[in-house]
Amino acid sequence: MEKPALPKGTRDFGPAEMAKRQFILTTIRTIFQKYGFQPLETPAMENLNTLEGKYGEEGSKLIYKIRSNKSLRARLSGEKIDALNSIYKFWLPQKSELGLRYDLTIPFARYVVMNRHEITLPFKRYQVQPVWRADRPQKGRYREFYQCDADVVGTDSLICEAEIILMIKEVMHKLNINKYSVKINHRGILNGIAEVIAAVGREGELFVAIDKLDKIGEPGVRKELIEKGFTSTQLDSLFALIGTKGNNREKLTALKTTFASSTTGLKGVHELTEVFDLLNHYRADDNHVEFDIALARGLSYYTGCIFEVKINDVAIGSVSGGGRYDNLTQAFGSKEQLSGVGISFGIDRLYDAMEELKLFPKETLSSSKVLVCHFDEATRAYALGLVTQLRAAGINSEIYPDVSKLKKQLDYANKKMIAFCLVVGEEEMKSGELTIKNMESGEQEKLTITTIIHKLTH
RNA sequence: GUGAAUGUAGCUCAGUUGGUUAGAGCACCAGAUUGUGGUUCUGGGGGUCGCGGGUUCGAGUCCCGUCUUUCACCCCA
Repeated sequence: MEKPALPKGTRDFGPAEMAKRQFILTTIRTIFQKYGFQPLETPAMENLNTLEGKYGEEGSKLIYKIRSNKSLRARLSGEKIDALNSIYKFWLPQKSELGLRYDLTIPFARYVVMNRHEITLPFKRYQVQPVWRADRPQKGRYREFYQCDADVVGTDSLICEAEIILMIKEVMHKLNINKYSVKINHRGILNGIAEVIAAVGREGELFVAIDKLDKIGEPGVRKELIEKGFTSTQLDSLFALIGTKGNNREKLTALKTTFASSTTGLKGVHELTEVFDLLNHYRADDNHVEFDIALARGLSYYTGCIFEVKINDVAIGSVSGGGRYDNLTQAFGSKEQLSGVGISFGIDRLYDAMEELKLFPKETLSSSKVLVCHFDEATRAYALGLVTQLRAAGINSEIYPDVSKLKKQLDYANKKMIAFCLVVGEEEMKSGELTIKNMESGEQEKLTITTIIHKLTH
């Protein structure tokens, strides 16, 4: 007998994990809906050409490809395939036509292009589904994980950016995460930097390196860029720029003069300034929001604001990221230029961080509110009617299915963190005065089912 | 994809320079208590030492391979 195992980088989620995961998911969903986003789901698999060429060179390697067995079988009999496979394993045309979803943004763009006629712009959708990456797993990095995306397409308004920040703040607040920062930057600012330090055309290398600033520090970034052939004059002006001091507003003001000759740099400054202005109009503050000149983010399709959310005191990557992309739908042949902006939460990382910081509320774990206990077949039969009444009143309840000792039933309630036990014996059955026991305090009293229901629902 | 560590009961870990029948705590099950749990006491079940090969009279311990998990790089949620 073979021992069962999970594929590398995948996990099962038992009831305890699911309770916590759903706490995160419903929190995020509720907030997305509150801001006017509507749900969308797309298939786990896409045609490979939908996925290919969208995630850069590194990303392409990480797409899970699904081999089509049909095309081979159509041509050869099973026997021949086996024979050929054993000899020419690598030569057979292993036609790969499908791939697993790598993120939720590209499938969304595909959906928008395919359904353009029935979509009213601006279109706001959210999507909560697993994605797959053929990456090597490590802490906070899995091969199958969930993303929660909210995107708006069809408007350039920076109100969207501001609302993204508001949603992030609200999600973090509802999840009891207090120590975190929403980093924000703008591709225009990054491009402006490239212009100012005379590195136009080499933005890729430059951005990848400076994105690592908080990880490897200035010396590390310098070293990497020197190796790539940047001059120390360029690097000096680069770090003078990145090292701009002050709060968000002060940094923006300082950059305005730096970018006097860079239109793209100025555009970045103006847009970020407007985002901060909008936050004020929403009567929100910019606590936790940090304009980070060195924030770059990998995905090459971003063109405007970019976001990233990090939780303090946990050694886990970012729990959320996003930004504005101006021409995503053009990759699918759309002539119309649609601008989009979105945010993605990685709930697996949120989970890991919250677990580490012990932020899950206790109630998350309990399932039923009431366990109905009994002593024999007669009381059990009578108790069934009580369960129905409890459930009809909207109280999550269950009955212990076997006739067994009360001790065992109370034990069960303890393990499932059920708050109340309704004990139904012969006496209770006759009088209709039922024993309700509070499992935390140990107190118990005798009440009728109607008063019990009243107490539990008010 | 590159480099490096790890693996002993459900969990956390002991296991002496290779030497009899591999241990502990927690968890689990049963009883003390045939209508009262989360405390206590008593007893019990559970391990092909990740898997496969090798060295040896003898391997949990040494060697090789493989898988898993983890860490760094790469990249990212």
